[in-house]
Amino acid sequence: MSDRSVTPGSEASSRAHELPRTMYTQESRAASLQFANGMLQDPNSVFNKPACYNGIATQHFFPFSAVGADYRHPDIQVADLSQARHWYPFSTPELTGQVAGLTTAHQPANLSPRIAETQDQIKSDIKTEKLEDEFSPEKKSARPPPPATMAPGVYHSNHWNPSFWPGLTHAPAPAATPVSSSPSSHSYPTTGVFTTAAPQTLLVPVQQTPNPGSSGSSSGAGSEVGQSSDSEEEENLSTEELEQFAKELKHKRITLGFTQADVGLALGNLYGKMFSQTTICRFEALQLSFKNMCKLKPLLQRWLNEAENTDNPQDMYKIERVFADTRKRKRRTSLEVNVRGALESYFIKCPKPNTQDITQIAEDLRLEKDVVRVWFCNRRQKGRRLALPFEEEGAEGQYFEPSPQMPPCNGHLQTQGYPGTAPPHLYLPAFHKPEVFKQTLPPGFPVGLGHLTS
DNA sequence: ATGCATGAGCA
DNA sequence: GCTCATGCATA
Repeated sequence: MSDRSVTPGSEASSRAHELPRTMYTQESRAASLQFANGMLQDPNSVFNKPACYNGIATQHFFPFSAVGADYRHPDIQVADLSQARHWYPFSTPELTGQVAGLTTAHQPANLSPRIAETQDQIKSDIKTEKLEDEFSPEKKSARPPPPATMAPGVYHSNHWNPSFWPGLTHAPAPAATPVSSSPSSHSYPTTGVFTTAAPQTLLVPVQQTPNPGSSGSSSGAGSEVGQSSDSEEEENLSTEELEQFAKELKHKRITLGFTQADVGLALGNLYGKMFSQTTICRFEALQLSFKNMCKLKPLLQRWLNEAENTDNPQDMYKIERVFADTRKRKRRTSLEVNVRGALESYFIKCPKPNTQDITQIAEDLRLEKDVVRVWFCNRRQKGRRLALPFEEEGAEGQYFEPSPQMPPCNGHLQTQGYPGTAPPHLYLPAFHKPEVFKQTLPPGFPVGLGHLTS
């Protein structure tokens, strides 16, 4: 059971990112730091200030790079299941409380080192209560532009561009998308606390106050992200617009010296809903669903406006050190190279295995069923995401030809017979780029798919 | 930057 | 049980 998965540290690092190393390290490195108990991602990302970015490595989406590069040395496998099991559904209340209290004001040192380093401003980093209104629940509610959520219009699927994420024919979200549940889906009880109720001390240089809520400078651009009116882009976002905006965002962000994490945090400060470096990263890389892109764009647009117009960019990143909820999550499973290859193989045969299939696969690969299930879920999601909306890169075309159309799962994974259940419709949509298959089986892929292999 | 995980919402 | 949005953890 354990021999198949390895714990984090054991993975060999043999990734080949296309992105310029410099850039890559700068952001992600910092992004990996975490607080002792908070588990907050990239809290210190601020330390890294992109010195100079001339060439905004517009990272295009290369199907294989990522996936393929993901295979790591098979030999380095350290089964460490003992740890893998250690995780708790919930965090300790006390901790949460503490964390909550740990906001900017309390640890200024860690908050904006970057500025300090590069702009000698840290000293004058005045912490004011400025955004109070932004955070105090009461006020928040009263606030005109309920930022956290997107206006229904945001999701207008009508604007869905077929050319965008080709396979994503999904969710022609009804004009009036359930905003309620939409973006804020993640307000975990614990998390929410921080974003809204936490001490709102922000590093806000007095005068600046780009406070968006208060018709800040950019407000004009689009303050009411959430509210209906907010005319703005969401309405007619086209693939091109998004693509361009993403690039613009990245470019300017970097130019202004912000990390993706900064932006994510800033959004929290500005609009009440923060995002992780991951999300910002994916946005810039256009790796989110069209709908999601549309949803986030206005927020980022606003942030960008603020960031550009503000005198002191530092203001923009008054970091509200929001601590992620402290719930323990299952330790991340790190699958062996060959195991992954096997999963890919299965995926090709059947991207949507049923419970039995999953059980079977889990047995074969000696993995937990849940791990297998999640893997498939993520794999499918990835497939959708990587629909490669923005071709051009010219790199993909050659990789794969007509994706090996997948035969119905039934025939393949089934070991003792399918329950006659509706044959899972082929998953891989036409849009699915070779990416999926290219890296299917690593070179020395040993795994014996045995019976599952037709 | 991305793999694995979580959780809300839905069918 | 899936999709979707999102993020922690890690390469």
